[in-house]
Amino acid sequence: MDPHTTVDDAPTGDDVGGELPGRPRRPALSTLQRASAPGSDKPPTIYDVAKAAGVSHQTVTRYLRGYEGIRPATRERVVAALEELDYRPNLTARSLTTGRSHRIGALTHEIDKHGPSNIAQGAAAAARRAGYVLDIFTLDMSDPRSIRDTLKMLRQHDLAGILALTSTDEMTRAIEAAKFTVPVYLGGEPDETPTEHSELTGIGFPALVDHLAGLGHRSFLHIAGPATWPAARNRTQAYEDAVAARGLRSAGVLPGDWTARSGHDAVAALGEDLGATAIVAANDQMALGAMLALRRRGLSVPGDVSVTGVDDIPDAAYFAPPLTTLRVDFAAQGRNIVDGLLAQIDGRPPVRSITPHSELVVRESTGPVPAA
Amino acid sequence: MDPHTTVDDAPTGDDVGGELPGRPRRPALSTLQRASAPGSDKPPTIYDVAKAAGVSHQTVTRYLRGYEGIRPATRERVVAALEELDYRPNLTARSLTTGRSHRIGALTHEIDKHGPSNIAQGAAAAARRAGYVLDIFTLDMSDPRSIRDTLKMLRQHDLAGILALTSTDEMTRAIEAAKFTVPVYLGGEPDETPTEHSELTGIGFPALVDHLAGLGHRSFLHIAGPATWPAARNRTQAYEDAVAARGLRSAGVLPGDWTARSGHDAVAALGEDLGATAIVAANDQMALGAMLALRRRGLSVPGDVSVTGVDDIPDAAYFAPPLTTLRVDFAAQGRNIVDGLLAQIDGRPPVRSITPHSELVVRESTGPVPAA
DNA sequence: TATCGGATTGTTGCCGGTAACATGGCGGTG
DNA sequence: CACCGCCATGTTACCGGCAACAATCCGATA
Repeated sequence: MDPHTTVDDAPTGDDVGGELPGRPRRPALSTLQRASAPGSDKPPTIYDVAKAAGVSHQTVTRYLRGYEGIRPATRERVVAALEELDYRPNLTARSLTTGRSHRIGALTHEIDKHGPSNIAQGAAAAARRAGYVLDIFTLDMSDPRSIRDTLKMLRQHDLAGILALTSTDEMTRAIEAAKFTVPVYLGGEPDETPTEHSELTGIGFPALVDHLAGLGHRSFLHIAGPATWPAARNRTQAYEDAVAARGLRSAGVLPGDWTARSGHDAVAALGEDLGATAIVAANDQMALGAMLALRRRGLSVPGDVSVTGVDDIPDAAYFAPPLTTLRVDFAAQGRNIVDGLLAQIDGRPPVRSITPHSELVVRESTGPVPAA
Repeated sequence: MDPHTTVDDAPTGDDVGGELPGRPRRPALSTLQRASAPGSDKPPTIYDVAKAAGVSHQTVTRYLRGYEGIRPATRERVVAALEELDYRPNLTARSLTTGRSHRIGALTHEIDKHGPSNIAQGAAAAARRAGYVLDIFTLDMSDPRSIRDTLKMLRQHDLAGILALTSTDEMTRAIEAAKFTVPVYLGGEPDETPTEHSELTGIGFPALVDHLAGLGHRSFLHIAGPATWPAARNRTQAYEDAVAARGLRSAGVLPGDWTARSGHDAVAALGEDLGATAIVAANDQMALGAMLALRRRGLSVPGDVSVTGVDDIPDAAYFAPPLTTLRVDFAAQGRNIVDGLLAQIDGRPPVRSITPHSELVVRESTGPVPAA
């Protein structure tokens, strides 16, 4: 917002007025008297609990931290006081003093899309189970300055770690440039080396191509996702590997951007002869668009051309025709990302057990190759 | 997790081991010497900045808070020091002392659905613009205990406010029961009184019904969303009002749950005679399912039956046939929710300017009533 | 029964920032 | 030229929790 200084939080900040308002300080009381009046709206602190229990605040802390060496009688009084006051630790204060936080910054863009939002869902659930909270930061990938600003802002939020729910090359670069001091974990699908393909995202493509080959298809078209997404590259690579490994023919890779529109336009732009009897789209939306484009060309699915997707979004089973696709468990991916980050935070060995169950779901959009 | 005590953070907590690890304390130095060594990995504090500028830390704070009465020469030194050290305020410490935080707790469930995730997207963007961060808390609506636990947990996170991205009756009840001390804002679509319909979600239904009536349709079926969602009730109500106001006939309201499956099953379960020539679904997914069910009955869309949705999800333009629907701007809804909450936080008058541009988008799923 | 040592518990100080209060310096006035 | 008052800045205290260190307490041993 303020191009000529890096300290953009200064006088241009949100809470900066001439008035320096602030909340009224609580009247100065000695530490001993300041216990909350019962009806006080302020949540109780360990000092309140300590006073109620007739012990020192440190004893309360010890109990809370799980320290064993507390005499049963004392412990009981503490427990009773905690319960009576319904004490909940103030995590802000705790973070300040321990230097550890329980927040994970989740970078995302296009969270409105099926994959990212389900990854977020899974990640949020996994984080919560581990006692963490996900702070969502949406990046505007179209504006490099805004990305830098957002990433800079992350630094003041004392996060336990940062993860990218979905990674694109731009995001990867921006994150590397930001040089975070906390652990960073790049999620989504990482780039894979060829040998790993068969175990990872590629797991489904062999099955998918086998399915099509079993129906007599010999020549295929692929509609790819945007090349800046590792996930898209992986899928394209897996497609090409699977086709080549079976001695079949790929008639081409059409560029797409995950949207139904791009799938439609890619097919609409093809010449008279498709050169293939089956279209393997890198996600369900593009498959949907492709099917519409085929129909508009007067071709029937699967009568003339078979079409497949990837993801198995809930709607895919109700497309016209219902879509044959590879089911991807995004929630599991989200969990995996969080697990990976937490391992890094705790200094445990990286888990890296990403096995996105990519399962073939056969529906009506694939059928026998036409008699020609 | 621990049913017999409300203080479930105690010895069962995540970071509680016998060891009481904690990070190593920084060696005890006097306040004056503890300035960060240049290569220190700890971010600079106002004390570091103050030392670098040769002023007291309070002067630095004053500058940061926008205080005017600083002599230009002093101010310059502070600015220079801030820039040199690339200082960023520690928001945790700031929150602790001010008692104000800049985090908003966003409650959600089913964030994987189009509406909720786009609302989240808009809300996150709006929050960030206002200097806030969205903490996402996903509720497992199927487990009342887990809901209570989650809501309790919110209390220790010192949030500036809490908002429900989408509201269902269960969520509303749970939130009311939690008795938060911070502002709470229920988003999604609130229940509306009949008079407001025409200005709110209802805005599109008159246009939609006009469109269908103009094509000759006189009798309609509605596929509703789950009755526990205010948004679903609003849409059903708006549908019924619009139909009744035109002297047309509603042949029935079928229950759905937002999914394509429910739309499909609702139509599949109908008797031989639909009793209507147009189906108005409460969202696009259910419309999609309905279209498939119609086709399986041997009915063509729009030849025999016209179908409409609500939302205009990106895929809707590529359904077979492309869907006539009401476009809803969920991102704007998200922004509105955040604005409403921020107004409440700041004690400003409630804005309540929810005008979800619900715009009719005519595509190919609606057509003239069949000649009979 | 006095002493010793580990087990318990209390006291003090710090995290990084902000607010209240205190102080030094300057100019203006009588 | 002394005094007053305001301006600019410094000093101290505190938010709520945690940890180092200090001070008790208790039982067991000599």
